[in-house]
Amino acid sequence: MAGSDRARAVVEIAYRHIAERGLEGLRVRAVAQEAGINQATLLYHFPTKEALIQGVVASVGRAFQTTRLPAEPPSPQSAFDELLLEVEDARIRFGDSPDLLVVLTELEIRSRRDEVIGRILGSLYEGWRRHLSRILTRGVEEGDFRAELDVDAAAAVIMAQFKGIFGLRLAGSAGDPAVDRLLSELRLELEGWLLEGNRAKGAG
Amino acid sequence: MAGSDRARAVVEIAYRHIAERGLEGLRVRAVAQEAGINQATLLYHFPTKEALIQGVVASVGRAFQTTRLPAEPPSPQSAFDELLLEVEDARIRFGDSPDLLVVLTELEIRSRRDEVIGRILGSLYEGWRRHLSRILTRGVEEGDFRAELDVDAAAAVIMAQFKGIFGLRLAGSAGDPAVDRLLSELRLELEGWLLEGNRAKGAG
Amino acid sequence: MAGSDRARAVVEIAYRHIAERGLEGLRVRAVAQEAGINQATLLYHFPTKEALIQGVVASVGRAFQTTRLPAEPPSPQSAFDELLLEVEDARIRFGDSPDLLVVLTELEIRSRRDEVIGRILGSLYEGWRRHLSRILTRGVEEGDFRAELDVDAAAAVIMAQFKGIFGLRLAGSAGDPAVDRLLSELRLELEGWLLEGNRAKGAG
Amino acid sequence: MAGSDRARAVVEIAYRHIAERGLEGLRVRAVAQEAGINQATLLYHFPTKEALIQGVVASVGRAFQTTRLPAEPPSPQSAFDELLLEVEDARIRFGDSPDLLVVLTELEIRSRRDEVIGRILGSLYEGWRRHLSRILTRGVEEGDFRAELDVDAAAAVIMAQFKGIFGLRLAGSAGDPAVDRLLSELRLELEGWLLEGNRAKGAG
DNA sequence: CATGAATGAGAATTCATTCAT
DNA sequence: TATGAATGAATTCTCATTCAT
Repeated sequence: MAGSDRARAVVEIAYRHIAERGLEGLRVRAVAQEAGINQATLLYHFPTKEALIQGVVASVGRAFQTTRLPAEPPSPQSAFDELLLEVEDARIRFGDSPDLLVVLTELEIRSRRDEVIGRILGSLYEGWRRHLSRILTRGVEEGDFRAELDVDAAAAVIMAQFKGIFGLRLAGSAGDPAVDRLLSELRLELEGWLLEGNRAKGAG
Repeated sequence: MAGSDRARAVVEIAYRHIAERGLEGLRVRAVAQEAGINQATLLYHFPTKEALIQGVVASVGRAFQTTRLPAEPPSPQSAFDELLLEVEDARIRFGDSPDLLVVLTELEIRSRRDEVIGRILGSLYEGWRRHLSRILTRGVEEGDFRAELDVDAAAAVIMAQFKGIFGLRLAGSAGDPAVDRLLSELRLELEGWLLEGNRAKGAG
Repeated sequence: MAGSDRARAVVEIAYRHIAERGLEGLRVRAVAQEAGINQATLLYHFPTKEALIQGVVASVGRAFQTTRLPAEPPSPQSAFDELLLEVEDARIRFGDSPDLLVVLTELEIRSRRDEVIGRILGSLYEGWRRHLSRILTRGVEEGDFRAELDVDAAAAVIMAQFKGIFGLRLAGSAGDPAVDRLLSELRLELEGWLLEGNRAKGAG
Repeated sequence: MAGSDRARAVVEIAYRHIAERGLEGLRVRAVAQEAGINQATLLYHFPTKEALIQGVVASVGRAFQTTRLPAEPPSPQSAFDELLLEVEDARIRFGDSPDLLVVLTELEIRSRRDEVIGRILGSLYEGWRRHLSRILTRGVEEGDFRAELDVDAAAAVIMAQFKGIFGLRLAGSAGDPAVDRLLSELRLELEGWLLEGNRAKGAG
């Protein structure tokens, strides 16, 4: 089997193991076994467990950028519409299963102790935030969005909302509202917050 | 030393270890050593590592409920003002250090495989959500908030926003906006979304 | 079993293993097995293999100092006689089996890469050389030995002779003369070299 | 590259690795890497690690015989002068770096368990001892050396002295006398011991 | 309550060797 | 000749847990 095929397969399995058992439960031996190869063979491709994890990080970075709606038609309508497409992208990324979010979260926590992972994840999120910032900037420039919007902060807040909403289910209880209801509210929230003319009166 | 003092000290150390190294890096021996006791002595107080973790969970539950502003004066003004106090509470809980959030997140991830933890965290968050729901319900009843508000969903979204915003820093890069700017935007967002009269026009 | 007993037994076994199989062939598991304990138990007493080796080094240091003739009667006759007693000591140390010399040699070679071992062995040999220097100095002062003797160099040479002679057997072939014949020659050599009145005429 | 060139280069690298890290630290992979070839390629030339080691042994044997002064002029003066040339040869062999001695010693220790190596080293040293014996015999026959000399034993002692003296530095401490001072003393020792007329009086 | 000692079950990693190409 | 890929068998070390005292 070509080396990169094998490596890719191994990373996919490791990814799933992290999603299911946490980094805490990641075992080189278990991954190798599921890949149908000898443990030593796995360590031939990824010389340490750490290297394997970094392989997962890289793969997650790629997955993050590919799991979105297919490139929209040339004219993406208004900035707000484009933003709503981002909601859909988030649903595609995080909605089907909590796997990606779990893995990302595990890696974030580990990134506190691991510079390499930190750098990769940092640039991942930075890319996302810039993308959102561009949409928001366009909305402001075209007069759709409030002129005083703190674009960078707003972009970060939107990211945080996505991650927060899709992360809620991790410790959810039976009575929790479904994600769809949350996303509906989120849409209303974005309208009230961003759209020009929805000026807040301030709290009384 | 009274048994419960010792146990409390041990739990505090374990909590810190989880915050710093993840559940992945929690070691009974390391906790015992830092507590100045024998490994076997620790396991006398908490018969298994699992029990120690559950001790941390319980302690986190307590911490979660005590880390808030001192009980407000009898009349907490409007529902929106009360909600803004929640923002302050969140800042108190999560703002100083990412520790509580990291530990919570670690435990959430583990709760997928560990029913006991799942139940405790579930009721923790359920309590929080109910608390927010009550505030929102009051706002709707008093006519401050939009009548059509999906109160339960909104409460969950607000929780998600808090967790998301304070969690951002975990994988942040240098250029990220400070939490304070995010919270400012969040306040504007809540106004535009919740307050009656800030009707969204819908997206065009 | 008292901890130090066990540790001592383990070190003795490790010593023998090094003697028989070289450092190259030292296996923690094999030592533990021969000591009748679990491998983990061995590593409880010596937290790393390195620590075990250092235990052996320390033990060798002790063995080196105890394997000698019982303390001589108060007046040890002439310096030359005392030196001949050193020959006997060397025979006691190295003569019965090549074990001590093999282990020492292995450790010397390793000491090139291991400072800790280097320091211990260094002081071991320094002690021996000083002891020999004292004997030689007395011989010179009492007029038995040649006045121009380079005492420190001579002490080192004598050490080297002992180690060299007892080490020869390691790669010996069938026709080699027995150690006793070598020691006889060595005694003659020491006489001709050290004793006053045996002035060398120089080479023609 | 011609096969034997490659093999020779590999052996040289292996030799150096043994000198620097001991047999204990000899790694097929490391040697291959330093030789710029694949691990499997190395094992094509030397089918086992054992074979590689034997290659080193053979190479050491050659090195041992070539590292000496260029062939002396036809008439090498007295036997004692010839012996002093041996001192120079030893300095050439062992003096510059401890490498040869370290490798020899490692191999000697291993020869206890490895007959093949034992035989090669045995004949190596036997050749050396015979060479010294011839010189000593000539000295006795020509009347320069003491008639009662036990020639074979003396030859072995001389070898032992060389190996011992050059080996001292392996575990030396800072205050040790330099090798040159030791060799000076050795020369005096040889004179007093071997030369006719330097009769020892015996110890009192 | 507390501990030193012990341990079984794994953990990652190493390493000489094999083999198809 | 040469190599990338693969591997079995070990190897050191870790860790939660047990137990006699």
